[in-house]
Amino acid sequence: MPSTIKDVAARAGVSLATVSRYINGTGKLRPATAERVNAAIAELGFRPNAVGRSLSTSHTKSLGVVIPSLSNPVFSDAVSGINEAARAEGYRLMFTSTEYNRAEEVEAVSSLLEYRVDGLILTVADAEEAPALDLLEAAGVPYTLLYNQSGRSARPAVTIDNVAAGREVAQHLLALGHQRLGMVSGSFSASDRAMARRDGFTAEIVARGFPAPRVLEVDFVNSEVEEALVLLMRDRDTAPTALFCSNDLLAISVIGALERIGLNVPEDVSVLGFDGIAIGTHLHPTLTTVVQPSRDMGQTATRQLLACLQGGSDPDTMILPYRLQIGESVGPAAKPSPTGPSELNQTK
Amino acid sequence: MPSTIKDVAARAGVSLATVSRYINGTGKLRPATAERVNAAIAELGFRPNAVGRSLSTSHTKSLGVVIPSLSNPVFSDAVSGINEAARAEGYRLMFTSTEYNRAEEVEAVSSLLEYRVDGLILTVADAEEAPALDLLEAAGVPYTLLYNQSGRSARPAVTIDNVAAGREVAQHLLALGHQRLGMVSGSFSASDRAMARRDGFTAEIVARGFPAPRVLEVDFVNSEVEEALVLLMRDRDTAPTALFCSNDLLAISVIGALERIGLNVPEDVSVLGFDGIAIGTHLHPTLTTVVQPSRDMGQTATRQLLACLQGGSDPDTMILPYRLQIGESVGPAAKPSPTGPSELNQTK
DNA sequence: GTGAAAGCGCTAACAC
DNA sequence: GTGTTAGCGCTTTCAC
Repeated sequence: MPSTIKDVAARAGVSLATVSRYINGTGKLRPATAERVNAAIAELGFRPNAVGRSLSTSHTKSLGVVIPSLSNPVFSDAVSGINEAARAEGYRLMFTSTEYNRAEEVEAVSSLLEYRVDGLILTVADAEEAPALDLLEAAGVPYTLLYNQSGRSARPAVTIDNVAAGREVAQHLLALGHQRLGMVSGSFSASDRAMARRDGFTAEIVARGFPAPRVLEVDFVNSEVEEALVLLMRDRDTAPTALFCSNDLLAISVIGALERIGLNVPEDVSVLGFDGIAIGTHLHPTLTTVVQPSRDMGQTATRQLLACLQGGSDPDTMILPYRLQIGESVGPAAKPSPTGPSELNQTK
Repeated sequence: MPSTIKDVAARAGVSLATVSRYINGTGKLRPATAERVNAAIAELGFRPNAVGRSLSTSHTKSLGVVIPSLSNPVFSDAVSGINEAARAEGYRLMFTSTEYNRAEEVEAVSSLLEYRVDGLILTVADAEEAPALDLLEAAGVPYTLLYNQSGRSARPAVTIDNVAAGREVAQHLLALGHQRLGMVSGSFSASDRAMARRDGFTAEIVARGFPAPRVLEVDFVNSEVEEALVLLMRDRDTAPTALFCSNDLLAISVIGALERIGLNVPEDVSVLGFDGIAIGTHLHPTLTTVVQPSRDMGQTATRQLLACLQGGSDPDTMILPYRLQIGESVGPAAKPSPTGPSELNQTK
C-alpha cells in the first residue's frame, strides 16, 4: 500500500537508481533532478522500505537486546542507555526480556538472528554455560554481554568486577565490627554475577580469619524470604549481624521481612544491597549498596558494539568502576545485649 | 554468510519451493522428502531470513513500541506485559523510548514505519495533539495508545479513567477532613493523563464547595521540587494539608523534599501518588496511590492490536479499572495546632 | 549525471 | 507432491 521507489521514480520522471541515489546521498544529482525527486517524495509521502534495503544491503541497522527482566531498574536503566546510544547512530532496537527463563534465552537469540540484527547486547543467566551465546558465535554475529561475569570463557562483556566488589563489601562490614556475616541471594543459577559477588565476599571473610558467611539462596518471593529469614535469625547469638544481599530489590524485600519479624535495620541487623538503584536513597533506612553505572554500562556496551560493526573487530571486555555507597541500612555491629538475646516473633 | 533456502534445497536435492513449504508447514511433503530437507537444514545450521520473508509477505511480525521513559516502573511494567503478549503470538518488539521529547515521537514513529512494523503501541505526550499519530493514521498502520487520555480525538487506547480517578482522590482526601488541597504535577504538556487527573481532582473539589486546589507544575528535578514546596508550604495556615501528586515517582520526591524542609508525612502534610508502582509499599510511609494495572494494560493493548492485525478491524478504546490503595502517606487532616503554626526551616 | 538490469532471500501462484 | 517462475523494494555494478 505505501508508495515505493518506483512510484517516486515514475512521478519524478527519473529512474529507480536516481531516486535511490537521492535518498542515500550517494552520487551527485543535477540540482533540477534532485528537486523533482524531492517533490515527488513529498507528494507521495514516500517512506523508504527498510526491509527492501536490508535485503539488498544485508544489514538491518538494528540491534538485538536480551535481558532477564525489566522490573529491575538495573536493567531498565541499562536499556535506556542502550536506546540512547543506538539512536544516536541511527540504529533500532529489537527488544526481548526472558523473565529469567533460560530456555527463552536461546529462543530470543534464535529469533533475533532470523531478523538479522547486526549485533546484540545481552545479559544471560550464566555466561559460562549459555547455549544462546554458542548460537551467536556459530552464527558469527557480534555481541557484547552486559553485567555478566564472563569468567574464563572470556566472552566480550561490559561489566564491573563483581568479585572485588564482594570483597569490598566484606571489608566494609568487617571494619564496622561485624563478625558473623550472612548473604542472601536470588537463585545463583540465574545469575553468574551473584555467584561472583558471593565468591568475593566469602573469600575476603575467610582470608581475614572469620567464619565463612551463611548463604541463603531464595526464590524471589516475599513470603519465602521471610520464612528463610526467620530460620536464619532465630538464634541471635549465632545469627549474622549483617546481611549482604545480591541485589537492591532483594535487599528491600529483606528489610521488609526483617521488620515484620521484629528486627530493626540497622540496629539489630545491617543490610547491604547491590546495584545502586535510584529508589534506594528514598527508603528508610536509605540503602547502603554497591552502585553500578547501569545507564553508562548500557551506553558503553552499545558504542563498543557499534564501533565493531563499523570497524570489523570483535568487542572487548570492559570493566567499569563500581562505588560503595553508604546509606543508613548498615551500622556498626551491635554490642551483645547484656540482658541476653531478645526474643523473636514476640507478636505471638 | 548464513545459508539460504537455496543452499538447503541444493543439499536436499529438492526445489526452493519445497524447502519453503517445509519451513512454513504449508502443503504436504512426502515423509522421505521432509526428512531430507530437515537433515539439510540441520547440517547447514540454516535459519530462515525474516527479512526476505517480510519483503515477500509484506508483514514483519513485529510491533513498534514507543514510550516516554523506562525509568518509571509504570512504563517498564507495561513493556513487560507487551513483551509477554507479543511473544506469545510470535511477534517481536521494536522498542524506543522518547525521554519525554516530543520531537522524538515523530522520529521514532517515522523510523518504525520504515521498518514496516505491523502495528504500534505507544504512549505519547498528548493524544489530542500528536503529529506522530497523524503520521500513523496517514500511513494506515494500526496502533493503540497506552495510558493516554484520548479525549475527544477518540483515538484507540487502553487506559484508565483518569478524570474519575482524580475525582475519587479528591473525595478521599475531603472525607478525611482535608479542606485545603494541593496538587503537584510534572509538566502537563508532557502528559495528557496528568491533565485529566488534575481536571477530575479540581472539578470534584469545586463541586463540593471547597476552594480550587493550588496546582504546582514542576520540572522533574529534585531541587526544583524542594524550592517550589518551600514556597507553597510557607504559611501553614493557608498551605494545603494534602498534596495529590500526578505520579508515584513525583510523590516520592515530594515526600523527601517535605521531610528535608522539616515537614512530616502524613502528620503535617498528606501525600497521595498515582500509578501504584511496586516500590510504593516498601517506603516509609507507604504510599497511598491510585494503582493502574500496568502490566495488564500492556498485555491488553497488545492482544487487542494483534487481534486487529488478524481480524482487520481497527482497535477500540478500553478503559480498565483502577484502584485506590491506602497507604500511610495520607492521614486525617491535622487539627490546627493550638499554639500557632509551626516554624519552617528551623534548621537555620 | 543517469539509466538498465541483476540480485538480496523468500513466498505464492501456477504448472505438471 | 514437487518444480518453475515471477515478484516483494531496494542497492549497485556497469554502461552510456
